Amino acid sequence: MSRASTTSDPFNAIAEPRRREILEFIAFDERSVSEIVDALELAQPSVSKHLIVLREVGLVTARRHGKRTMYRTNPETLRTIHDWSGMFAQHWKGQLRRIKTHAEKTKS
Amino acid sequence: MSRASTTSDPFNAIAEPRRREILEFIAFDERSVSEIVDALELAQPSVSKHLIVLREVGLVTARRHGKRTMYRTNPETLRTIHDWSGMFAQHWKGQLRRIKTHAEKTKS
DNA sequence: TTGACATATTCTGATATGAGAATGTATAAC
DNA sequence: GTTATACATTCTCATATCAGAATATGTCAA
Repeated sequence: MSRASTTSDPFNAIAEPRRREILEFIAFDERSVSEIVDALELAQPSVSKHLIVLREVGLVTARRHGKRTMYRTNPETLRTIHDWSGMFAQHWKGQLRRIKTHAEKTKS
Repeated sequence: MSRASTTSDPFNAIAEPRRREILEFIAFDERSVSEIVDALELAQPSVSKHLIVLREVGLVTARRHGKRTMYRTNPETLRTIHDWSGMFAQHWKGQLRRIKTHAEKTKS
């Protein structure tokens, strides 16, 4: 079997650099597709496709506003990623202690 | 152009579910390849290949110990991911405030 | 209703990637 | 040295995925 499909997994969705750029660009403000196109210098169909992926995994939400579609980040799903990577935080704090413990073990 | 290569980008490396499982398994203890094979019920060559990817992007470090190679997570690179996803934290806190602001705008 | 603008969808071709099978290499034990 | 163990590497094949081009859909304005 190959990698889980991009459209079902937020971790896979953020693997694409342009999608991370999009998320960064809309992080603090709702933006339209064309604003994103201008900002990232990427073709409109590409941006649309990336946005659809991001929406399908729940990383962004969309809202129609006249002719435009406004996109914004979805905190809930982004938090999933943050929490997962935070699982290793305990490791970071324990770093010094573990090195010390190891040094003691190898001494004996 | 297609997606940035897995071996050069930690975000891409963790897109693969089995690699996340590996990271989770070795999160708190150094583990050998065969321990990982047993735990994940994945073929040894597959595990080796995933570990090499993880090592090349800096998500794990390896150490030879007799016949075995011991792997452990690398806090520094994991922190990169944690920090990036944390960029949206401000968004989370601002959530309520923004909804309120929006409500006020639409009223007028 | 016609036209212009904004966005979405579909098709294609090039590339990346994962699993599985087979094989190679290094280290320890005898 | 020979053998067994632990791990790495290479090859192949099936699939996923990206960008780009062309086209479709939807919405407002005249």
